[in-house]
Amino acid sequence: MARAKAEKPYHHGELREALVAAGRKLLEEKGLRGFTLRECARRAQVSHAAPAHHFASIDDLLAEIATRGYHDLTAAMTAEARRSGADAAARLVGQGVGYMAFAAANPVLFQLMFSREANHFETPALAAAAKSAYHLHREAVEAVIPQASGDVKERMVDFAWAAVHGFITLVLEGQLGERDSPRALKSRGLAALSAMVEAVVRAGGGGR
Amino acid sequence: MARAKAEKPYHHGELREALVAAGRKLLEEKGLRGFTLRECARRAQVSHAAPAHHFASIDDLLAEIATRGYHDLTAAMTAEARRSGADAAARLVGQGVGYMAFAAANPVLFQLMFSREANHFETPALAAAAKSAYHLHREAVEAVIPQASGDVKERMVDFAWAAVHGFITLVLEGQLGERDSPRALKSRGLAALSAMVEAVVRAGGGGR
DNA sequence: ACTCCAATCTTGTCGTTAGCAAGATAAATT
DNA sequence: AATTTATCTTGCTAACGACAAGATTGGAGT
Repeated sequence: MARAKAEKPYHHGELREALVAAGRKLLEEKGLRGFTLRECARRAQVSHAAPAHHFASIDDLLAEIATRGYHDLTAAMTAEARRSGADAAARLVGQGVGYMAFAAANPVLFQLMFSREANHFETPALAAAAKSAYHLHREAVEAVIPQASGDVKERMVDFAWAAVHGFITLVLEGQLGERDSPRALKSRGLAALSAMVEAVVRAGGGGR
Repeated sequence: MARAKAEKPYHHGELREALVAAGRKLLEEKGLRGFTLRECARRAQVSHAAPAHHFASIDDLLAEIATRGYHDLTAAMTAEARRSGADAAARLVGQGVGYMAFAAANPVLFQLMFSREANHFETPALAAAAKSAYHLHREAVEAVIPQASGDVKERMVDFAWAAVHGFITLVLEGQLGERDSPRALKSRGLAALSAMVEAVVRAGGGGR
């Protein structure tokens, strides 16, 4: 489809980007166990050893893909929160929707991002990207309960994240609502989000 | 250590069991990506092709290991719930503790059990074992809110599971409380459990 | 403009893996 | 006791990740 170069020159020119793009697609197609460096190279139209000049190992490529995944996740959360207006609780729900939507759209990537095995290599860039998403979440929770103590805030950040992450994880792994329609599943997800926000508000002393 | 046979006879005798045991150990040592059928065979003191007579493929062995994992998980949840007395809410917390403790003690196995990729083979035995653990959880939640509508019950089963599963998953993947002491981490986990139970009680109409 | 260097990509190799085939051994059944 | 059957072996193929050594090309410095 996208044939940028006419003849396929000796130097690819943007191999690093091409490998990341091919790798991300391959990841979703074949899963983490089916992911191979050589297949990425084939899809980028280069020899099997070419990737070595851009990624030290297969884990290195996976780390890069995961890092970009965190950037996209942060963007998805931000965008959805923005659409949710000014109310802190509504924004927290929105961010959760963005989180779940990203996971649903990129299930294997999401699995990779949150798999210690796949990202134990601990690239600084990866850690920074993950931290960025975490802070986004943290601030959204704290905005809902600004008057709560630091301790309560911390526990509610944990709790809110756990509820959102746990729900979408269980869905993606086929443990929850596998026979539901997408519509019904979304409804279940929103219910979980609502219960989460309500619990946060209550614990934060925001009961009416 | 455990040298049952003196001479290593041609026929192992209990190779299937030995492979499962070796595989489970290997899994925790090397992770899902480092898991190989041949290493299992080596540890069981047999040739690389011997496992084929007991497991059709590497996925087949993983499925068996995962199935047993679900049995152990169910046992851990049951045992902890039993220790928690008769109160439904306390039992739900206890079951959650059992769930988290099992996951913490068998992190890679837990990851395998809840990884679609690793268990998409859908063995009937695997599905049954997973369903059994699910029902245990479902009943514990419903016992806390016996007077709630079916719809609310369903949503709270989702929510409670998501909160527990999400919390321990994030911890195991190094996303949450990585620099905490085990003691502090356990405290955070208990706080999440408490918040979860309280939310369930409230949603179920059990507010005072 | 020319040269040289460094980056990029190639082919070729090694050790390892999963899965299959064909043969060896021992246990179970008849 | 003989035969069948299950179990385990060695030996292969295709594919993988990683490494080495050589080919090609873009760019920096003169």
